[in-house]
Amino acid sequence: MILKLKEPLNLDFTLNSGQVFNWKKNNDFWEGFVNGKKTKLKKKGANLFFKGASKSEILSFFKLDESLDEIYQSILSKSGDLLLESLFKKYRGLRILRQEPWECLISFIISQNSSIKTIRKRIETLYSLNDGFPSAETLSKLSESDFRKMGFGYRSKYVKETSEIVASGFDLRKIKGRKFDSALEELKSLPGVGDKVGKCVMLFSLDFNEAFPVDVHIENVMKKFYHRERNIQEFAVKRFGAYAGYAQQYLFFSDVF
DNA sequence: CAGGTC
DNA sequence: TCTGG
Repeated sequence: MILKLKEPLNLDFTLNSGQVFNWKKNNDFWEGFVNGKKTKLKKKGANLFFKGASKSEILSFFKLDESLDEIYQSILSKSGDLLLESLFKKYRGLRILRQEPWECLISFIISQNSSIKTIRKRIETLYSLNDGFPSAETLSKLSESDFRKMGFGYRSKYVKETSEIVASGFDLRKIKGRKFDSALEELKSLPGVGDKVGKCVMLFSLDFNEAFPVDVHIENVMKKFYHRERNIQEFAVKRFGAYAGYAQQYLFFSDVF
C-alpha cells in the first residue's frame, strides 16, 4: 500500500530518536509495530510504502494530522530561538509519535538507568513472550523474579506492580483528557513512574505536546544553552509554548545522536 | 557508565 | 540502588 505524504517525515530520525525501542531497519525497510500490528515501512520521496497496519493507523502513529511546519513556526515565533531554528532545519521531519500508552509506559519504566541497547533487548524479550507486546493482564501474572530473569533488575518490581494496577482497571486512556498536572500526578501514582517517565508517556502516547521530559541529556542542554537548572518544565512552556515537547525532542536528538 | 525513582 | 555491555 502507498500513502502520499503531505507532511515532512524522516523515518530514520523519528524511529531512531529514543521515543520507541522496537523498530529495526533492514536494508531500506523499517520494521516495527503500529497499534500492535507488525508493520513494514519504506519512504521514497513523498511516497510512504507500508504493509501491516492500516493507513489511518499509520497517520495516527506519526501524528500526520499535525502540521510540523506550523509547529516549528509556533515555537520559533514565540521564542525566537536560534538554536532550535537550526535544529528544525537540520532534523526536519523528526516527528513525535503517538504510541500505544500501555507499551509506552512499560518501555519507559524499564528504560531508567539503562542504555538504549539494553532497553531494546528488554523490550524484545517482552515481545517474545507471546505474539506482540504483552498486555497488562499477561504481565501481571508473571512474578518479580520472572522479570529479574529477563534482566530488568530493580525495575522488575515496578513492572510487576504497575501491571497489576493497570490489569485491575487503571485506565491510561482516560488520562488523556485531563489537565497537565493532574495527568502527571495520576501517572506518578504508578510504581516506577516519576517525573521523567510520566512526561515521556504523556508526550509520546497521550498527546500532551507541552510535556518536556528532563533527563541527564536535556539537563545538560538546558544548563549549557539556557542557563537553567530548575523548574525546566515551566520555563519550557513559557519559552516554547504548547509544543514544548517538540523542542525537547530536537534538543535531545541533537545532544544524543 | 547508562535517558530515574522512592 | 540493579546489572548488562
